[in-house]
Amino acid sequence: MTEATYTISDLAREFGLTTRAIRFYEDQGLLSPARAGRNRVYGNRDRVRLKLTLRGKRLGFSLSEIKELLDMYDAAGDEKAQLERFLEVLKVRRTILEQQREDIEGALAEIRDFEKQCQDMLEGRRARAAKKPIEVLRDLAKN
Amino acid sequence: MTEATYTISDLAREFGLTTRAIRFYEDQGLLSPARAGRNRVYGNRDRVRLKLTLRGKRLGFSLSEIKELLDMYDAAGDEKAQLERFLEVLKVRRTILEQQREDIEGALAEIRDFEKQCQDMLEGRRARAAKKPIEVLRDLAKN
DNA sequence: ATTCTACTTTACGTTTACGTAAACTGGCCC
DNA sequence: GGGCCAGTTTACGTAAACGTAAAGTAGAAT
Repeated sequence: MTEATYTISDLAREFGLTTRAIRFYEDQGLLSPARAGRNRVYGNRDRVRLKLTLRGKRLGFSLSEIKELLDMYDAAGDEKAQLERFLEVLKVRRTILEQQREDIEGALAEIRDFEKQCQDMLEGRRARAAKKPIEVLRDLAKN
Repeated sequence: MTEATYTISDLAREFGLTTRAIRFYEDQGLLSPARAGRNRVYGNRDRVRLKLTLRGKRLGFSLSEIKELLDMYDAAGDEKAQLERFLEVLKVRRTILEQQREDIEGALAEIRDFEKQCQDMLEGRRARAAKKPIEVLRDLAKN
């Protein structure tokens, strides 16, 4: 079976990218397609690497981190060491993501507080003497 | 009681910022301290605005969004309308944060999968014929 | 032969929130 | 009158991930 090949536009369509993005990934060393004259010809290996690149992005890796990971496979070293290194990296990333989740939870809690304060002010507005904006500001900052 | 005043360094220390950051906020229209000659003199109003600015940042607002919100208070309009507008903005932000949280949850799920796959491969490694890196790559991309 | 489409390269632009350097000023201490 | 600290302005630099011209080429279709 002869290897499937793809043009840059094929991959762009398939993955919902612009060709510019794909060339950019090449500049960053993530892809290295063959050439037919001046034109890029992508094989299955390239497609897999692109797929993994996008997966890495979803996981919050930077392109340079993704490059490192991809390069780990090209350097034909001890496979076990590779997997262990890989697990390490994943763990670090997971920790970062968990931290981000906590940050967001905190922000959400704060925003809910804020919303509640605003609603309280809206409802109690007529009951109390009207406050000037600057005083509202102070209220909101008082926490 | 005469208003408390602060130097730029006072505020930098109090809020853990650099003076550069505080001047930058001024450039962006978030602060407008008085002057004593060339030097900036911050009053309580400035301090409150700075505090709100940092709070806004924690909530994920950009500086220009924060400026808009702060300016809402300066434009002495209908206070009720202001609060309602404010609630709107908060809701939008909350939606964004909830989306981000979901994205992160998704990434975490994916990463846990990934970790599991790697561990399976590590454990079953000796049991099966050794695979070449490129084949491992294919495995990982197969999802 | 001309037009069209897809592709190419080079290189500057964008966004956000500051960092950093340079060069200067003003006041206080001794 | 020298040093030092805190402050000032101007302005270029940084990071990430592309976007966006500009200008050209190869190959196919008409």
